[in-house]
This record gives sequence, C-alpha cells and structure tokens, in this order.
Amino acid sequence: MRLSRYFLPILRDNPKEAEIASHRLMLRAGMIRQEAAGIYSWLPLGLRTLDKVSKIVREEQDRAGAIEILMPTLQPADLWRESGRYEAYGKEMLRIKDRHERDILYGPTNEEMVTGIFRSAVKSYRDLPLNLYHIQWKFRDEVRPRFGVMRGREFLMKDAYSFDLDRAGAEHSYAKMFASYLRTFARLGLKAIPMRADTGPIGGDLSHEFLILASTGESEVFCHRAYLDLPTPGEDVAFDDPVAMRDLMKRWTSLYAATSEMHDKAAFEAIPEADRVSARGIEVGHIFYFGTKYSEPMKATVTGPDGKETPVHGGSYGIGPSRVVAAAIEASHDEAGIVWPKAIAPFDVGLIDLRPGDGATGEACARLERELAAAGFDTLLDDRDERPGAKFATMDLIGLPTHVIVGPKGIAEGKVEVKDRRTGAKESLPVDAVVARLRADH
RNA sequence: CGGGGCGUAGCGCAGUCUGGUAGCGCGGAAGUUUUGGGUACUUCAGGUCGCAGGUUCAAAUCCUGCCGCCCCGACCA
Repeated sequence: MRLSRYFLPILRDNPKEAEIASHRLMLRAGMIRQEAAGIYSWLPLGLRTLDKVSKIVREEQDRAGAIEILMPTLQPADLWRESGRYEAYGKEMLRIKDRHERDILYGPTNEEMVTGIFRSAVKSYRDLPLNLYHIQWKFRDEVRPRFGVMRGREFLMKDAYSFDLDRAGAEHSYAKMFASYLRTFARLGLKAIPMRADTGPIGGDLSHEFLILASTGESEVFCHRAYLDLPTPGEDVAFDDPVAMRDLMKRWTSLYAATSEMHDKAAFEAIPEADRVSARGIEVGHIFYFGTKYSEPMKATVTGPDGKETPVHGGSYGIGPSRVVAAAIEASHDEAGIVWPKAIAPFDVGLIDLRPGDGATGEACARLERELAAAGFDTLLDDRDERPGAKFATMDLIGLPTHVIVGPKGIAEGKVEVKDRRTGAKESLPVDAVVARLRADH
C-alpha cells in the first residue's frame, strides 16, 4: 500500500477529549473517528488491526471445535421475554420499535437467540456437544462510555455458546474455551491471566475473566508471579481429552489470581513476597458456565440416552476484539506512539522512501515492496513528498514493527536501514538481504 | 445517575469577566527554499462562534431553555 494513495488521517496534536494512551493514539494514528459517545467509525488502519485480531480469534475458536455462525444485531423482544431478561436487563439494553410498533432490541449479547437456534434444530444428546460462535457488533447503552473503544457503547464481540448434556460435559466445553483463550491471547502478543470472576447478570457459578497487565488498566489485579511464565498450550493441545483439559485448567487456576472485587488479602499475603504481583489489568475475555439458566425457561431440551427429555447445560464465552485493539496499545506504546505486537500490526513493514521522485530510492522501494509482498509481508510505503522527520514521526506513531528506510545516501552503496520499532535498533543492510532479515524476525 | 468541566476554521487554542467589523499556531492549496528525526518564508482558501429564544442601536461576549462531548464517582465485555 502506498501512503500517498491511502486514507490515513494523522493528527499532529492530541485531541483534548482523549486522556488515556490507547484512545489518544488511536485517534492520532487515524484508526478511528468518534461518531457519538461510545460509538466509533473504524478507519482503514484501525480496521486492518481489528480484522487481524478477529482472524486470530476465529482461528483459535475453530481449532477448539467451535463453529462459526452470524446472528443479527437486532433481535425480537419476545425471545428475551422467554428468558425473563427483557425486563431484567435494564437501561443498558437499547430498545427500539419497528414500523409495526413491534418491540425489538439491539443485542447486548446473544444467549437467547442462540438458544432459539439450538432448540429448533437439536433434539438428541447424540448431537452434543455443540459450540456455536459469532463475531458481531454489540450495543450496551453504558451510562458513561469512556476511553475510546475500550469502553464504548458499540463494540465488536466474539461470543461463543456451548451446549452439553450435563454438567460434566459442560465443564469440558468450558475448559476447551479456557485453553483456547490462553492460546488466543498468546498469539495476539498479549500476556493474559485468567482470574476467577463474579458471574454478574449472566448468572452461573463457574466463571473466569482474562486480564492483560497494563499500567493504565481499569482494574487492580493480584496474582502469583508464576503466571507470567506458565507455558501456553501448544497447537496440538488435546481439546477432546476431558482429563487433559481438566489438568490444564487446574494448572492455570490453582495459583492465586484475583481482581480487586474477588481479592482475598490474607490468601495473597500467604504468597512469598517476591512472588506477589500486584498490578493493573484490562479485561479482554470472560467465560461463564450457567447450567440450565436459559435452556429451562426457553425449553431447549434434548432426549438423553435414557430416553428422557433434559434441558441442556450451557456456557458462554466472550472476547472483545475492539477492546483488544485498545488494550494492546495500552500494554505496548511509548512516547512516540504505538508499538504493535507483530501478530496484529496493521502492516508488517513500514517502508520509507526518503526522497520520492528520485529514481534510485523509488526503484529500490518498488522492488522491496514486490519482494516483501511475495514473502507474505504487508507493506505500507511512505512515498509522500514530506520531510524525512515527518515520515519518521508518522511511522513511529502508527507503530509498524519493522521500518525499512531507503535514502539516497544508503542506496548509493546499495544499502538500506532496517529499524526495529520496539527497540529502536537500526541496522544497515544490502537491499538483497532485507527479506531474509524480516523472515528471521517474524 | 451524583459531582465537575468544555463546545469559536480540519486539529489545538485565545477572545467572553468589561457587548462595538472573529484572531493565533498547526494542518490544507499555490510558490520559493530545504532534503536522514515534525525546515523556513510569501500568498491564498477556510467560521451558521453547539442550537433556539430573549435583552440591546449592537451579542462569540449578558439572560433563559435545550443539545452535544469529556473527566471523577457508582455500574459494566
């Protein structure tokens, strides 16, 4: 992509409404534009990042055996009357009437709808377990939206819903999602720690939040230092083995980890002082087991092996990709701008032509662009007629992991400079060697 | 929902107290200059001063009402 032909509305000044780093940097880097309180348009750079996050989330859901569907944003109120939540949900739920004066709502979550889908099609225990998920926009009419897309009213959420015959099956499904989340956040380049959580209005008695540590996080977290080094389950993790899953969850939940709401000071202080981590965190995922809370009132039943009809046991599992984008920035930025984890950077490489119009640098850039594309790297080429300083500042702001700087001085000797955004380390390399260097890094 | 604050050019702000032809910086356009960390200069374009009503010879400025946005708290993926 050539920056001169792209749509990247960079802001030089800090927008006054943005206080926290991710909000400020997302606005400055031209990733988002606010439309109303808690409602944002995603501009090209932001959308690319959001899509990269969603892609990884999707791959890991699929790997764990969940099956993707897509439910609408608007839902009929009657479905929610069945579960009793139409009345229970409160003002956070955006209620609308259509032209026929029928009550509809903009979905804040999808337990009711997915239960409706399930019950219409699944009648036998032989079709279980089943886990359906989608990645769709949600709306929760928060009293006070804030911090940009971190706590918006409209947000993108991956929500998965599991259906099992009994509690044991549901616990296995829960553990699969637990393992899947560990893999997902690790792949996103984030250190996420599972913490036992309150189940809130969704209900149920088994629930974990996944928090990533960031100094600007909204909640206080306390955990054992060992969590920081626990190995992430590999690609070959045995999702279908209930025993392996139970052991994995045990490993990840036996040490102390809690947010301030669930914090037990005495238990925390029982940990040797050197192993105590007290930090701030951002919730990026939340999983629940809620048993028959929806299946009973909504009559989502299957015939069991004993020939009896029985309500299915459910769980729901959420990750907010739009929040993950902001959280990643909170966890990784510096004075100059964003420092993207490689996996979710909007482009892999920022190629800077220091003197566009000059034949030699332009030619070298065109060649690098081609070769990088062939090697599978997304490249953003800054070919604007700007001062070098402005280009460096822009590239640092948008935080692409690797910068390749092509200037007339270097190119006269056939060399370009490769800069690592995170460390700032620069290395002068022959043009030929760039792709190999990038391959080694990514 | 309680408390606080802010709405003036695309962005950041001054002007409001004390009413009198709407300004500055950045950004944009044209040009000159410069060319490895946001260059300098010249010229130009760009504003229903959030909206509505009121007071006045005269309102960005004073009064009333409304709307929008942000921050702190309570609440939440």
